Amino acid sequence: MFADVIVDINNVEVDKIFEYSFSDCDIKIGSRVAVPFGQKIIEGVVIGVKEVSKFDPEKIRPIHRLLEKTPALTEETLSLMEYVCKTCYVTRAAALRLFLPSEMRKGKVKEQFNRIVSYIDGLDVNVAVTTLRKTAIKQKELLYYLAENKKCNFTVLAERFGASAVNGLVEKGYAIITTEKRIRSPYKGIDAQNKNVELTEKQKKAVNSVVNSDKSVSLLFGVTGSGKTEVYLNLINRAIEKGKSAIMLVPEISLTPQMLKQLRARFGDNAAILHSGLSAGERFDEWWRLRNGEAKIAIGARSAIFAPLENVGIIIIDEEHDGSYTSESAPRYSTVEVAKYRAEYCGAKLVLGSATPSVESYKYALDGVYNLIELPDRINKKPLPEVEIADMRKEVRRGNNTPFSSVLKTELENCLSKGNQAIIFLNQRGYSKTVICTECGHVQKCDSCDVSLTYHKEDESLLCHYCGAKYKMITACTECGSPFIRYGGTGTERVVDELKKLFPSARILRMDRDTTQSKEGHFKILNKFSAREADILVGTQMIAKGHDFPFVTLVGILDADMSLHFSDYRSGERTFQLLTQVAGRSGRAEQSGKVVLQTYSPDNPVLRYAINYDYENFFKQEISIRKATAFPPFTDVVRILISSEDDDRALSATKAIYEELSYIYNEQREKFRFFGCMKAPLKRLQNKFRYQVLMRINANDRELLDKVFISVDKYKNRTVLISMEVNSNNLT
DNA sequence: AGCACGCCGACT
DNA sequence: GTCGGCGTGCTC
Repeated sequence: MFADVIVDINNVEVDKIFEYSFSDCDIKIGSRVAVPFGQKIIEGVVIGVKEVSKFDPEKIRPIHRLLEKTPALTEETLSLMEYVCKTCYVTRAAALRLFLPSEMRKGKVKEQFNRIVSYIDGLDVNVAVTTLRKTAIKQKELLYYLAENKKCNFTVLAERFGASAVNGLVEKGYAIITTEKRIRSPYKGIDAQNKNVELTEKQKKAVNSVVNSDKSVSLLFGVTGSGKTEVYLNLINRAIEKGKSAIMLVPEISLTPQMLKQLRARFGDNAAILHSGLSAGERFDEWWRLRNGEAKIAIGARSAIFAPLENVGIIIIDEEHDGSYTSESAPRYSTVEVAKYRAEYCGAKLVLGSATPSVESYKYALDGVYNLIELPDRINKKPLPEVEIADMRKEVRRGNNTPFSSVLKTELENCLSKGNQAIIFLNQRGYSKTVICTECGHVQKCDSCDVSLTYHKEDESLLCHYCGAKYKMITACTECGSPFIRYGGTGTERVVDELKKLFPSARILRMDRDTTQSKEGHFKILNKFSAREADILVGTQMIAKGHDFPFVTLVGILDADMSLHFSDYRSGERTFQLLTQVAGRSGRAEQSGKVVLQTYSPDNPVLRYAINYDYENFFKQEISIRKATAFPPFTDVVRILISSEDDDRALSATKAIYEELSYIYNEQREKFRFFGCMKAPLKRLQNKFRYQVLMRINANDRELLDKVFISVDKYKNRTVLISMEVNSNNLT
């Protein structure tokens, strides 16, 4: 028999099918195998099995061995893999990695076993003891203990009596060690309790609408607190009762223990949780529980869309618009698009939930492609907090050069004096965004990127936020030697410093990537804040989602327009979503909340819609702009990125690609709305020079996209990297 | 990706 | 005359 194998090497030059021979009847489609490849043995996945080979029989080598008896991939996941390859323009190996827990590759984590020490049946303790040396007190104690308890975990005994005592008894044959499989189940302490909450009329209608709709995708458009979660849980329940499985996706940060608790409470061991907060072993075991059918519900962040489930009945994507659903590195798949494909493949329903749907999704819903369900009311009928705009231009004119407007200062005083809590949001970590010499104006830059370095006061370092490089903070300008240095742009660390000056007695917590590095760092900070161990929480994006803080009555948004001025067609949309979400943190319980939004462009329409929570009118404006300027969803933005450590090579490859694509452009000009070639916005990143060819073409023209990809693909080589992305979220 | 093979400049 | 750089081809 012969197998078609994809080898686990992420390189275009080996992105093809290799044939191997085998006789082991356990090797099936989807099996992971080790195969000889060149001089090495590497891992691969069987994607096809056949009787006759197409390849030169002289050269075919046998499969080295089968890695697991149960095929890791299924027909369904293999089909999904092909879909990801075709739509993201990545190698099969890169796509395959999405489907396997990373600890499974190169056998990092195996099933774990507990060592159990058991007493020998029928052994007479009193006789056995006499054969021990008088000094072996520990062994004696252990023997009596074992005689009574019969068996016990090795590590427990080793802790109590010492490992040498245990080993000593085993050597003498008075105890034996056996192994049994251990399941590392996270959140063990949480018990399942079947609390079936009675749904409101509106929630019931929403559930029925999803189930009975002739459309496979439903958009559940409901404000925060409108009870979307109950709808999700009910839908999952229905799928399970029908013997189907379910996938529930939540944004990265929303995987709080509270959320997990709720799901565990409802579904118990039937739910498996896949997320980065688990240990490698836990994740591995949770994955296998899904693969073996022991758990039928997969819960996790974006990658859980690739869960090894069969017969999926429902897929739910909560906070559908959230940025964490697109990955920062290749393959930059769109979670919603993959979910659509998967739902179609197995005839499942897909539910997208959001209070601020993405422009694309809402358009599809209005056009009737998606089934639109609205949940307009908050369950507790609380009004959304009032938003006040602070015009920072006026503040600067008045000579206020602190990060806080006078309104925000007053509101903060007010809030703190009443014993309430406040949240300050700003999307810049570190102390200052740039470090500038006051003498010569030199700005400190990263050695391997065209990026200014951010000063981090906490460890007196300069960090490149793009490549992660870390430098020591300078004491004098590296160009002219002047010791006079100015800090440009405010980050979270600096905001904390300024707050301490203004409110010396206030307890302040900071939450950003730097303070959440440690395991469960998010939860520690959020728990501390909700336990009222701090008065002010200063943070980046990540404070926008997740928790409800009943005692927060004030939210300050320091740089509301920062994200507006990115030259990106999605910046308006992202700003609207972010502001709505941050503002929603205020006034969630008894007391009504307030939001102060600081901006240099107070008349910006996006901000105006955001402060009134007016999604519909924001959408109307945004969609007409997209239409007029020919941006998605009316077109597809195609970006070909050419990068190389050698600037000349990158440039000549760019020219060649541009020329080749020009033929396509000239032939089918009616399909193009834009065609151009330029330096990438970040000319140099991680020591690579970067150029791009940008196109905007009619939406959903897969044929043209593939044609472009094929013409570009042949310019790839060892020194020049080329990637192609459609509607990427990140155009740096 | 990782390795072998082969061609050309630089140097003991 | 040899050492070693890198461009090229190949892996079932």
